[in-house]
Amino acid sequence: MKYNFNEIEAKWQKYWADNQTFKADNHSEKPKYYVLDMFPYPSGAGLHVGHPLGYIASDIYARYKRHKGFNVLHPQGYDSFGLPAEQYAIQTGQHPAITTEENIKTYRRQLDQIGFSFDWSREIRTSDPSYYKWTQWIFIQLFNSWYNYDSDKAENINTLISVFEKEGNANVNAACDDDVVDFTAVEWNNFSSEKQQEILLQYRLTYLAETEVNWCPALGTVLANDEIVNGVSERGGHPVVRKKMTQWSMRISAYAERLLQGLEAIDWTDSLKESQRNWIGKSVGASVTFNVLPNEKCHSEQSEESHKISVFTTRPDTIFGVSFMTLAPEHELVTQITTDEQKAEVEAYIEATAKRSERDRMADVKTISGVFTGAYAEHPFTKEPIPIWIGDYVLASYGTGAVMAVPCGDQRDYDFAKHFNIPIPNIFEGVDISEEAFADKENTKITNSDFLNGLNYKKATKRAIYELEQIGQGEGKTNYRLRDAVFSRQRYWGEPFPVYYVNGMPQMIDAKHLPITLPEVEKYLPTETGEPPLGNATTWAWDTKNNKVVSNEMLKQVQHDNKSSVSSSGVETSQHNGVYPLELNTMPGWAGSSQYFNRYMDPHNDTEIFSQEAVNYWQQVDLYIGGSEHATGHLLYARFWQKFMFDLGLVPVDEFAKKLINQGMILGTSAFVKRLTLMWSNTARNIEFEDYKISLSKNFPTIICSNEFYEKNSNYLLLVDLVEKFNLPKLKEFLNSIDEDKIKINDLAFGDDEIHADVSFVNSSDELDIKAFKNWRSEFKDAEFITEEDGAFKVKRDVEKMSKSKYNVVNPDSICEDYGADSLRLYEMFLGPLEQYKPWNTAGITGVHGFLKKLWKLYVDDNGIKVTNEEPSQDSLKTLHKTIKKVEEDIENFSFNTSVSTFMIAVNELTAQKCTSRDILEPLIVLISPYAPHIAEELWSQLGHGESISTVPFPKFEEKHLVESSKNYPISFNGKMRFTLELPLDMSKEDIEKIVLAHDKTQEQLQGRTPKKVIVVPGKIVNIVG
RNA sequence: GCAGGAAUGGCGAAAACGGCAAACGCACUUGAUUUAGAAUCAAGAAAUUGGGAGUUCGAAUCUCUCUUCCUGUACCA
Repeated sequence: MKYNFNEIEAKWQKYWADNQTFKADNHSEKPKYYVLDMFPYPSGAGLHVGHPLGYIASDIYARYKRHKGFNVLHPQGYDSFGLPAEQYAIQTGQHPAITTEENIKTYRRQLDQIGFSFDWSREIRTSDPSYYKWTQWIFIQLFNSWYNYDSDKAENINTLISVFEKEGNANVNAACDDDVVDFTAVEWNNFSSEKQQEILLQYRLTYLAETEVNWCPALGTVLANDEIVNGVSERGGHPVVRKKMTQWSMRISAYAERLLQGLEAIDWTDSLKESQRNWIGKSVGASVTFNVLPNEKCHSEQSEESHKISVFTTRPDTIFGVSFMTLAPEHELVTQITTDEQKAEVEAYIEATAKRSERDRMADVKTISGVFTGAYAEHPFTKEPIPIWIGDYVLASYGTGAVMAVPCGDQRDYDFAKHFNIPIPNIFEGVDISEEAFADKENTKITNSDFLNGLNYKKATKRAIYELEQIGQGEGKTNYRLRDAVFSRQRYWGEPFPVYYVNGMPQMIDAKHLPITLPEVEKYLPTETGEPPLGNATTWAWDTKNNKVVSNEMLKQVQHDNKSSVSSSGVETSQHNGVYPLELNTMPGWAGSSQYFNRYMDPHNDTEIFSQEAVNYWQQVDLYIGGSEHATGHLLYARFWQKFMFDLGLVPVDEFAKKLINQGMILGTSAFVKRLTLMWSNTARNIEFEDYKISLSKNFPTIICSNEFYEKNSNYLLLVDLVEKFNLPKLKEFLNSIDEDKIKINDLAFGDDEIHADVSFVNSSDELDIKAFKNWRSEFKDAEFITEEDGAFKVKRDVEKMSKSKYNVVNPDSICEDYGADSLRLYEMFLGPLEQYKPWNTAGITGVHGFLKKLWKLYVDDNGIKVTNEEPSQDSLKTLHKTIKKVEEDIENFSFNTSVSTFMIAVNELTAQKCTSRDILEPLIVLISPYAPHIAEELWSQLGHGESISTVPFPKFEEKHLVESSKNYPISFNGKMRFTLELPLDMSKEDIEKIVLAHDKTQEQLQGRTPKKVIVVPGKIVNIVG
């Protein structure tokens, strides 16, 4: 019987589906284990071999845990909202729901053929209304919440309202906007409803705010930072402008400290935690207020108070080293304090800065620029005047957009001071600052600083803050870089907000009317007036009387009747029939992915997001596998939502994933061919015939050159030589057509263009299938080829990211067809460590495929199963048990590549031992089954078992089979191994030394010398020195 | 710039604790089988762990230093 993998795999995939083998139950006596993959976006291109890497690893772990007696939850679904489907819809008019559905079908087929043990009964799709109903629901909860720093958690907005009603907002310690105004209880109670709503928006965990976006008028859309290259759009190269837009934001900054602290408790990779720490960007220091000295622009009489500049510093201990201040050019005070004399210069500088993109400003660290405003601030302690400058090294978006510059202690301040000849007072004892700033906190001793003299960094910081507080010009402060997250997208294919507007104020639709489903539109582009695509919808208004989405006609009717109008922002001024406009933005990609892991626990619940019973049983994800590119996006936002839901008492733990592993990327091995280009070896002589040269270049035939030949000969050969060596009629014709009066044929050389060839045309020896290449594209149809001496055509190979545009994509479908899913699974694991980046090379799969055939032959011969009830040999037992030990350790350490090697060794050994014993071969196939489940099921059933192998207990390791009585000692001389010697393990150190020294080979090595020292490590090694 | 990670044969890699470097596989060579190829079987060759120093009886592994590469990023006060 042959190993017919196609038949076997189809059979067992059907069996698993028919029997719902991997359906997880929410009730079980077994301990639970939750293994999750980051769910895929179903793209039109389908899966390539890089995609399933993490899924295979998690599947092995899930299957292993089932063998270990766990009730395993291993679900899968689709992050099915997203841009590519929308882009496709814009181009073709095809509804994104339709293309998404098609793509999901392809994904499902591809995933099924790899044999994953997913519980498909729990599948979720973020674009499914029954799912995004709950995304909308969470949004409403966020809207109805505020963050109380006193209790350090989110609370219902009603608790805030009752505080306002009783005592105003003076004592409220909340996460809120920077510009909240103080009010008393009386004032609050007298505010209009609109005013109250406006104030509450400043406290809610999701709120409307004016946000600057990159607006591309030509594309009619907002672009992400990385979609902009050199100030123009990546697609099409259209200009991009900064534009303010009212958008929903998430007050994630309220959770900054908890997100930071929470990292301590979770088992995620260090690099990932580090990224999140940097992203949160906590810095501890002080805020210091500087008073601006009056000048002709800002007289003290003009306003009661002089202008104040607030700065944040991590080094309040260096306050006596301040010799100037720098404001960001965008800082609001700049225009108010600049003197008339400096006005022109300052304005020119601001204008120049505005033209530079944030990217430009960041990339260009070398150039120092800035302008003096003419104004001075007063040092809080010395009362000395401090010049105020503006400079683009200060960013408006961080801290207060202003810094107190301490050139002796900060390199950027130092460079700035040097450049503009500003004094650099030294406040560090015994430190030379003539060359560079001194930023070392550890060895600081402050001097020239009044009350700080002689103190170290820690003490001086404390004292400085204390003194600042005494004079009311500062306090200790912690700053976070983490900014609130914009939650609106001007897109069609995303979750609609459950929001309508009354008099410009957002209102939540009652949760019982959810989901608010995405309306149909004619066109997926923004409207002509620049509104998001939902502005094209004709049925997109909320009827508050009937609680349903109704036609926009209902809005117009009222307008007409009441002669009211819709402002450009879609805000009604007057309503009588209770119909209001709905929000036109949709939610971003991370909305749906921030709660899906919990929804899997109870995916079909229609009355609540998940039952408490389900979430208390499954708790949290035990193992999460996915790409590291989500470090500061999905993985941070999801932690934020989890903490929020924890505050609401919805989930029992405030971190959603206990352990997280990043799988590395599988890279493609691209193939390149050289296309020859026409070149002149002697340009000077031909300069007058430039036009002729250009026309010649146009007629140059397509010639494709083999890589090795090119590398060896391109420096020596001329074009004419090629014609002599190879049969190249088109080139010959071309050379014959040249007017030798204008161009000397002997001046013609060749260069090259490297072009990608599709990897499917290339065999494992890097030889190109010329015929297939010619048929590939019309431009190569008549190409001529220069081969190696032996007639073969060799391509150049290079490792790059696997991508369609590089023609290096390998499809798992063909691999499964040619070698089977078990081979694919084993090979993906065999390539190398899970977290590492590694190139794919299909040729190597024959190794693991050969292993599976060998494994098969261990159980089956021409007459069927050949396993016997024979007593196993000691050797076979030893092989089995060392395999059990190693494989178990490997799986626990996620070292899947080494366990594949271990299986190979085991099968090689058992084959050599001619082992047919059931006592060996049954446990062996259980060991292999998480990796190669199809062949394992088949052999298991052929061994006579009626049930699936999937929950058969994992074999137990028994030490006794590995106990050895002797050890083959390596005998080394000065650390270099020279020979080995078999000695009993229980032999004493002294005896070993005696026997080794007496040995012939030892004497041979020593050649009469007496060893200085003999190191004997029992059970390990003998080392003779001398 | 900063942070995190990496560097071992022609290629992917292996080597908890410092103790036989290169297991396992690809590719390669030779032979057997075969009409040929594929497949299979048997045999075989190669390479000193990025460079330099140190600790040690002994270093891929620990320390210092330099180089190169990858990933992330924020001129973050």
